[in-house]
Amino acid sequence: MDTGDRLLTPGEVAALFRVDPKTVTRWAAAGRIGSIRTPGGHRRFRESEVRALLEGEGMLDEVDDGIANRPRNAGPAAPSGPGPAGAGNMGMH
Amino acid sequence: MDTGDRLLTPGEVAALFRVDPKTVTRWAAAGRIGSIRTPGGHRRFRESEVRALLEGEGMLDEVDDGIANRPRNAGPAAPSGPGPAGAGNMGMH
DNA sequence: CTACAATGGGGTAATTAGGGAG
DNA sequence: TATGTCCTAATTACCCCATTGT
Repeated sequence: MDTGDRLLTPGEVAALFRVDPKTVTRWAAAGRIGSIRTPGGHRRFRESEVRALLEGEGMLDEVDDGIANRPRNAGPAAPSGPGPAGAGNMGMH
Repeated sequence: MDTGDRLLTPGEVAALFRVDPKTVTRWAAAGRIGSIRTPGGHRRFRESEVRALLEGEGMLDEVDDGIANRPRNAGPAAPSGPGPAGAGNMGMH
C-alpha cells in the first residue's frame, strides 16, 4: 500500500485539523509530525501521516486496565518537565 | 458521504449548548461525545455529532410520560456499553 | 520581471487543558 | 451526580513583514 506519497501543504493540514497554518508549522518544528522541506524552506506533510493523526490511530494502546501513556511529547525533546515547574502551586485558593 | 468534516472548537460547542467550555471537556472525558485531539492536546468536535446531540437524536427515550416514577437513572447505567455511539469514536483515557 | 496567494519567522493576546474546591 | 468558577501551564490564534511558489 502506498506510504502516502501525496504531500499536503500546511494550509491543507490546518484545514483538516481546524487549526492555523502556523500551528501546523509549530508541530513540525516540535517534531510532532514528519515534514519534508522544499528547496525554498517551505514544509510539506504526508497525507497518510496526517490522516493517522486525525483519527488518533497512530498508536492503539487503548486498554481499560492498562495505563496507556499520554500522546504527549512524542519528540526527543521534552517541552518542559511538568514536575518542578511550579513547585507547590495548584489551586490553593 | 460527508459526515460534516467541519470540526468545532470547545468554545464553539459550549456556545451551542450554552454551557461552559469546561463542561464540554468533561463530556469528552466521559466519552459522551466523540473528540479528536490535536498533536498539542486540544480537542476538536465534529459538527455533525454536535448537531445530532443538539437535536436529541443521540437518545430518544425521553418521550416517556412517567417522569415521576422514573429514577434518576436513564439508559445503561453501566459505562461499559455505550451502544448508540453513532459516530463511534474511541474513548481514550 | 511583476503580481498575487501562501509560507516562514518572531512576538503577543486569547483559548484550552487539567486539577482542586464550592 | 452534574455544572460553574479559580488557578497555572501549555497550546493555539492573530499581528507584523520577507521570502517562496505558481
